[in-house]
Amino acid sequence: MAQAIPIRKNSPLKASCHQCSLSNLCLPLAIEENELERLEDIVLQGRIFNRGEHIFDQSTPFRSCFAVKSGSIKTSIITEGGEEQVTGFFMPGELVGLDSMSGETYACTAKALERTSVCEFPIEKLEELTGKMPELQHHMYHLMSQEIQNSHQLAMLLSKNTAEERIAALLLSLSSRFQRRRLSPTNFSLPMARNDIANFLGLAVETVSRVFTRFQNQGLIRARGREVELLDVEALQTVTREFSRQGFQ
Amino acid sequence: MAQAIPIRKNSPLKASCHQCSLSNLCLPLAIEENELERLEDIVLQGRIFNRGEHIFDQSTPFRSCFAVKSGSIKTSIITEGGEEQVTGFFMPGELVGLDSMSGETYACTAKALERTSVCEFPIEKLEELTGKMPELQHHMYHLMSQEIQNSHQLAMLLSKNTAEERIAALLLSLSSRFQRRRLSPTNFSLPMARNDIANFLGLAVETVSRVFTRFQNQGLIRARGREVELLDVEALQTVTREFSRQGFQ
DNA sequence: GTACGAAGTTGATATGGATCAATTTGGACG
DNA sequence: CGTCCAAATTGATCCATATCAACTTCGTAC
Repeated sequence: MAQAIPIRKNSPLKASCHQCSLSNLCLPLAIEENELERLEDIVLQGRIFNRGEHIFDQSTPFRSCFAVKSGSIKTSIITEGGEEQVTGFFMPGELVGLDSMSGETYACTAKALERTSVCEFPIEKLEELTGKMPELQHHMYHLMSQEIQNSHQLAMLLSKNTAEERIAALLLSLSSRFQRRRLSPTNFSLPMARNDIANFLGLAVETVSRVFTRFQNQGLIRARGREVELLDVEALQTVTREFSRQGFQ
Repeated sequence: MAQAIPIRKNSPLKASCHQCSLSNLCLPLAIEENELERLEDIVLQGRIFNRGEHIFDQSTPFRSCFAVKSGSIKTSIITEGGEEQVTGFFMPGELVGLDSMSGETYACTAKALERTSVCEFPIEKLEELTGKMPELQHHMYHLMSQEIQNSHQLAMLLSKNTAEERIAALLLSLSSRFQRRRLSPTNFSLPMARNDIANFLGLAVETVSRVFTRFQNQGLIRARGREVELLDVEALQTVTREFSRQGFQ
């Protein structure tokens, strides 16, 4: 079966960050063009995960950080009681696993929300490389610090804001992240289920659903299933008024 | 006035991490004895802040991270609306400012909760040093990663746990941090006001107050003002049952 | 010691969102 | 193309905690 699909036989497995469209978002961002190959030397590029597959599992040995190349990832912690807490959503260009660099094992589980391609950075090699490349080290600090801030913003959202404010903030966060990738900031498809949104934002699914319809009735958004259109970004920003305007990721 | 207090005139201002009792908690933890002086070369030791004084202010130029030597620090974010969100409490041996390494300015304000002494690590020198010392770099990654995890734990606490569970978790967190310093884990003085606890945990002050008295009536703690005695640690741990047992900091 | 403002406690009431329950929609698969 | 199960929506009720209000305690200054 199958017509002959051109397979790049003997194609070098060596990564090509040079050609990656995300090089201005990902780790290469910090590196001079001529040093890029040092990063390419350590990265394992292009592993594919289908929807629902785990990139790594909480409590298994920590080996690598992963950059999302395409698709999207959800990270979550499972408590002893078996409860899940979604800790983040990761889009192309973003680095997953930074919260695991303090132990021998992964601190959370990372799951592909759709068919997802990732680049793997073995942590030992990455650390070795950042030791030699001050800019790359600086960028790692930057990313980790950013993640701390994001998490603080989330904590703030959870402790001080209403359901509407939380959801508006999430929509705006996604919007700006799509925009960074030069995709439409007002017309996109949510990679995650309502359930994940609810869990992430500390709400019940029913509440998320109700807020979506309320926003829709107010003409702020148009939503059918996972397809979302932001009709009034200004108004959404106003909803988050009491809250730090810049969103949380 | 004053009998002659022996002042170490001409005492070198150079720090002595060697002699610091916190060297097993602080950055020196990662370093071989014989390399310690490289850290001592860059640290500015022993700056004192009185209760209420700011170690640094949100939005001012980011220059340094600070290790708490004695006393304690509260970090908080001020939103545009002027609302405060407490993002953390820092005790001796802990490093403040890691959330600011992604920008030109401090991401939060750090305030001394009591008379507090800190060691200052100018960020440029620190980055330069971690570039040369793999163990120190690894330790920085470790600390930052830890802070991400802490923040995730806090987010979880805020989104999934009751007032009682949150407060029990905070008390146990403080307890274990006192224990690390070889102080009593059951008998200590809270460095922060009820207000700060409430803000940090996303509760109203009144709720914090009520839970304290409830815990007291149940014989779990004895509290008078800021003096706290944990009478039944087991029971407190049970209160946090549904929640990650290890606390959040 | 006394005065005064800040911090903490206690009580009464209101409410946003959880929970429970029922229904509808949607997507995967035979 | 219908079947089946998961996801999403909608409605009704309940509850933990916020809010409002009054009072007490504490710490500091005079």
